[in-house]
Amino acid sequence: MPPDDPLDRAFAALADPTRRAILQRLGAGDAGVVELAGGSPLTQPAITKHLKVLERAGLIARGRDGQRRPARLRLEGLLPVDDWLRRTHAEWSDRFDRLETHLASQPEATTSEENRDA
Amino acid sequence: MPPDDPLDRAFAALADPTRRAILQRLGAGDAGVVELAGGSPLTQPAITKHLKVLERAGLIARGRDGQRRPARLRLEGLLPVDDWLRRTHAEWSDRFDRLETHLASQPEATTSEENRDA
DNA sequence: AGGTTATATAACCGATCGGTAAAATGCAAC
DNA sequence: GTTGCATTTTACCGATCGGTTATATAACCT
Repeated sequence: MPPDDPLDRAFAALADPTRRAILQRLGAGDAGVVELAGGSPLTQPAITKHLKVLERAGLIARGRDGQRRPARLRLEGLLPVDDWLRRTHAEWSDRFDRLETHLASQPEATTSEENRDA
Repeated sequence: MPPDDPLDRAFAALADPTRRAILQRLGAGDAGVVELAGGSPLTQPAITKHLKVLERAGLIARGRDGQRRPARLRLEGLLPVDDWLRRTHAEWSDRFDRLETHLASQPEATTSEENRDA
């Protein structure tokens, strides 16, 4: 198994609506498993599992407050996603820019292996 | 199956490095399955599957060019992700602002086992 | 000690995932 | 037509996912 880098884990963690809901809720303040399970049809172990996924993705951290283990958001956890999105956005608009420029100036082939859909 | 909205599908699609590589490669121009499989250790059916996932996520569209079926990027496919990230970012910085204000008034010692790089 | 509460783990389940090999389809050219 | 190429579909596989119930820790409080 390849490393399974943070970007993989972050995207995978965010792909689940329950997990995104947990993050959103944590935005209103740290919360323990019971509190999180309260606003959800899921059972407490399910929430614990989701928290573990979010933790491994770096999106939350668990603390210790008495017998509770409140989860809190980790801002840095979104950085890999943020970065990837920025880079990709740049590349894509690059491509679209080039396409537009190309179409505006001259309707024929440019370098080596471009697409010719006009 | 519940709705499984576009955001779910987009995040899930992006969670796979092979799929992200395909997107990046498509940034350099449309490509068919054979071309995509060429730069990968995977077989063609595997690529076809990945393309289907990307297509259902709205991140690519398939065309028709002779007997090829080239895939091309779909810029709009990233919009849901973009939106979610923007919204979440806003909410989180909100929370961190409040946290800083709070910390300024009272020091705390709750955390025990996290790796927060200053 | 015992009891209550918060959380985690274990064992299990069906569904989905990522991959394969092999067969089927589609399309072009001879 | 048949041949040849690009692509998809069809089983099939093991692994992971998202959920459950039941049980085990762990921390608090009498």
